[in-house]
Amino acid sequence: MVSIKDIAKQAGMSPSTVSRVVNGKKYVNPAKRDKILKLIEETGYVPNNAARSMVLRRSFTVGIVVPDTFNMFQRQLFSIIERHLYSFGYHTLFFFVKFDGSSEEEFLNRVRSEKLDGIIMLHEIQGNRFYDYITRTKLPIVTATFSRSQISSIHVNEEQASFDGVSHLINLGHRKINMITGREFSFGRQRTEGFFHALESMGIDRDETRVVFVKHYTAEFGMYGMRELLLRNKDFSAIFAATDELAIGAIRVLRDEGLRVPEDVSVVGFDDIEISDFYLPRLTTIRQPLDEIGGQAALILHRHICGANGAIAELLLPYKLIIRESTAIPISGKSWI
Amino acid sequence: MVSIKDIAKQAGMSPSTVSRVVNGKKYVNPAKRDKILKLIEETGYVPNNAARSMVLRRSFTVGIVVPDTFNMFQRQLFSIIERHLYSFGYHTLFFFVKFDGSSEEEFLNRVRSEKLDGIIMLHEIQGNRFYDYITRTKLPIVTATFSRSQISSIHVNEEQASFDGVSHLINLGHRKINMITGREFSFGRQRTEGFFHALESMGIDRDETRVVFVKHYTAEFGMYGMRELLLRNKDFSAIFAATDELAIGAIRVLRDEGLRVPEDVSVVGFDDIEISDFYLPRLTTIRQPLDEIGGQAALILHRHICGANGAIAELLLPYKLIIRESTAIPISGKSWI
DNA sequence: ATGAAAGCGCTAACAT
DNA sequence: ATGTTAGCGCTTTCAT
Repeated sequence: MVSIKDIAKQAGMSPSTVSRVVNGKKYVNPAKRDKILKLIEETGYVPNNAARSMVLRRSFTVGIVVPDTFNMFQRQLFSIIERHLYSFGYHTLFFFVKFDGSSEEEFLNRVRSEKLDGIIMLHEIQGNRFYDYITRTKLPIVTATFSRSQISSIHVNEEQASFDGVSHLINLGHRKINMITGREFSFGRQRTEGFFHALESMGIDRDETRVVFVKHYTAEFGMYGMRELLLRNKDFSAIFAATDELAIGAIRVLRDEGLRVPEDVSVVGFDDIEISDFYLPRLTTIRQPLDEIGGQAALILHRHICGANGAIAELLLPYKLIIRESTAIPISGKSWI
Repeated sequence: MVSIKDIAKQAGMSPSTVSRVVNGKKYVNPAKRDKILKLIEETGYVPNNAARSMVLRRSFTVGIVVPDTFNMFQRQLFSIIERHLYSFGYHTLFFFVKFDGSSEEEFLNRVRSEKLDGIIMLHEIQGNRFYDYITRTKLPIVTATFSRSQISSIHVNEEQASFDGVSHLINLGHRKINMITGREFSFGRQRTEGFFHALESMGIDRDETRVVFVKHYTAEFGMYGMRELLLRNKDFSAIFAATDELAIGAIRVLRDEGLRVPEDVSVVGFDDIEISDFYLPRLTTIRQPLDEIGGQAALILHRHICGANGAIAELLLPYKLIIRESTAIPISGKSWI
């Protein structure tokens, strides 16, 4: 393995000079610079990151914390973040965590041993130990898709977005709307609130029996949720799902029961994951600005790491209601139940 | 940041002893060991990875090479591999690469500067420079979902699997079968061959006009492929798609054209990605053993890294035809064209 | 069983 | 503008 000393020796100069060239520092004689550059080219010299990390006391690595049950939206998001981070010169270490308490400790240890430059959280964690650690060490951090006080965050107004999604159903003429959602993350709770508020704005009382809470935001659990809703035997003409995956599972069950979407039941999802535009029917949903979220998360974290503009930022990004095929005017008079 | 010296000082011992304890080496007085362990616990000491990497000349990091256009199957796969690698004590660095030549150089540089312990390839790369480098440095490597001589690999028999998928259609009574596939990776070419062979085994001549090649294996390109097939104006009763995503895009177009699946056209996919069981109709497909592939890739790489059982292995894993709703007996006499 | 000492590859302060 | 030097935190001979 060729090291900086080898280059220095071959060039007849000191390692410092080579270091300066490698790091693009000033104060280097152009002729010498060229010679060194040529040597680097020839030998295929690449600086050893571990050594740099040690002396610089930073790792050029950012951790991304993802729930180990990540859904498709998160999966798309973290790939995007990875790329943006890379464009800023960072490596990305993924922390797939489940927070059943015991793994929090393990997670903390991993974070500490890595000497991370910063962290992007896509996953809300419960305990305070982690956040205490962050505060104590002043480790740069940003949260994406949710917010937390004292920490920079990038997200959409979940409740408002949800409100708009439900309003779309209401404007179509739907009044009996059920929801499939979850309690686990704050986005789930916020989307649920938006749902109720939209209904309330139409003078429709809050009816908890129209909402089913499931454990995960996946298609599988969307099926469970839909079955439960069907079991409750309440008349309804529309479903609002807290995520597209939930919506897909719900539609799956609806179809299995012989109900057509949107003819018999309208369905609105949330996130606008890749598949939503290809599903049958194409899913009406609320789009989160994926690229923007990823790009801003990386950018803001980078700023924090550089110390420039270190102010805590809360970035509220615009969402967009995407109307496709899964919603329609309810067939009045038709009661399928 | 508490270092090994701090622990040593507080314990009244030398760093060497602490190091021995941390690394579980023998020849340490149990009493001293306990004392050190307690101190580590109290101070929250965690070894600095960069320092270890430097002296050990390894990084405890494995690179996973993924095409930057990764599809859902690959996305599922690399998450799984990440977890398995972690269970062996490795970090994972993702290399999202596109191989338009120039990025090969950059990729190589990244690999070199990382001092990776090993590499798992989910992406076939063309040039030889990379493989030359691997051979020269004896960097442990395994490929997953494809094979290459002189390198351990884990994959299924793509051609045979494809043969079975098409045979399923043939057994149902289909004779006019079109295919949507791609040329970019060998799995695409192998699946195409399996398609032709199944047909040939029934005495059906190889008809290239029944096959459309698209650029990427995504739903979007499945739509393009299907439209092209429709344009060719050939009678057909079934579609074999080289990936589930392609199949989903194809079904999307079929439905948009008023064709029902499976009543008018049967469709078979490949991979069995998450969504396939929730699609409308549920997709008949060939399942790749995702967990097994991921687990074995990590395990075999780990063995190579440890130097134990360093023999090159080619692991052929079983696939499984999953018959769901997208395939049916063709409606004889009915010609929709 | 334990400690002293050297050194991994690099950067930065300091000296020139 | 360039070289010398110290040191980042750790592991590992080599002594004892």
